[in-house]
Amino acid sequence: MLELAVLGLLKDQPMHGYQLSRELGDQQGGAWRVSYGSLYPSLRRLEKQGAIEALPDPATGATRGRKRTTYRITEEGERLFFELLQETPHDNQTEDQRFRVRLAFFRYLPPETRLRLLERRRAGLEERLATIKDSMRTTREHSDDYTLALMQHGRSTAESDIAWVDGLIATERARTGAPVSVKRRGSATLRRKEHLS
Amino acid sequence: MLELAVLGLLKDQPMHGYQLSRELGDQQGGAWRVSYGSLYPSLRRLEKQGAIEALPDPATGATRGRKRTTYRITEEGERLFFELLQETPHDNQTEDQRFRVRLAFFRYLPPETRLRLLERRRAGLEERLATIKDSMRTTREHSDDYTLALMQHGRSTAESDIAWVDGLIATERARTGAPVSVKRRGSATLRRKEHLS
DNA sequence: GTTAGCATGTAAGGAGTTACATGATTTT
DNA sequence: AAAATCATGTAACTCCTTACATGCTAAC
Repeated sequence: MLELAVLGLLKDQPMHGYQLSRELGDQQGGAWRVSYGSLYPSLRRLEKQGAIEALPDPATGATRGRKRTTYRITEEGERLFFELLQETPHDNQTEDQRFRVRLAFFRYLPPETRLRLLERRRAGLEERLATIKDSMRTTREHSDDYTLALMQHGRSTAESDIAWVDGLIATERARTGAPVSVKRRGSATLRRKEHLS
Repeated sequence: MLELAVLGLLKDQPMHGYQLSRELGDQQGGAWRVSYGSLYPSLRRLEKQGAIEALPDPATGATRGRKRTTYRITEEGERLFFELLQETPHDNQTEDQRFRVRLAFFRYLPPETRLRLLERRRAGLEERLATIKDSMRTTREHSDDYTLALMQHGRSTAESDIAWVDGLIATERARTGAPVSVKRRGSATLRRKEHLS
């Protein structure tokens, strides 16, 4: 998941580790603040695989400045990116997180693939909802207030998530037929610098 | 987290591994279907620590029936349970899941502790919401539709979660003063058997 | 000149997963 | 008697975290 995020962010523009960590935190609304102990080894692995490469420092000309290493994505990295973006692991545990990361890079996918992923997500949520409803049926009478609250909240969350995904699907369908254009007006980092100046 | 769940379920009644797995799935509305490769080693560890012990098989009298091993919680296990239930790891990654597991065993905690945990949860959600809002402010102009949708959904989810927790806090406050009584009218497993008969 | 933030990294370990393997019991 | 489900377990692995360690640079 981290590798997908790194590749997706580098696809947008070259960055160094620290910056990747901040962008990722922003993108996921602080829901996933990755640790450096995870990020830097990941960058090493990706570099060894040839998915990313160190960018020469514009000042010194060396690829490994004494201070920081800026990476850019390679052709192989692009290939890997699309592979990871479409992979199907129905890991109940991290499914929500994974979907969020995927969605953040949806603009790189063709509309049909987007729709496929959205429908798959919808199905997963629907299944969860069914399980909850089933749980509520069989457990109704012998639960305490907290377990009950837990289930009701799980149910309404699942329902609202489904409604949200339905909205995304509808928007996507409306776009299909007409040529696709996802708004994209510049990069986060540059804008931020503009802000500061 | 798994150990907390196991101890909490066994506190209610003795069970074997397979049964624990199903109860846990039910309790968490299918959001966490634990794998056996994780559950059985966990039971072993807990037994070695003296937190649980194998129950003699009513048929054979042996603690290790050829078919299944039923465990019960020990005094040490009870101690461990309360320790795990109150521990504070602000692991952004699994925080939601952890809170759900905690809430499922709230009936075992005194009202003041419940309130403390609820307020802590509220603070965590509030912080997340603040991060998202901040992200939306600084990123507004240069995001694509999907990133925007992601943030808006994250925001409304956080807000509705906070409202939910507020409801739980209010209920808890209303209960305080008057003697606490959490409804609890029997066990899931027994009820299920009654159903079948 | 010292505090705060930038920037990178390593070592150890936690908490789970998948895939595999086995056999008993119940249902069709 | 075949298929489904109950029941337990191991080995290898994934993916991430915490804690620690280091040094540079900017701001006060």
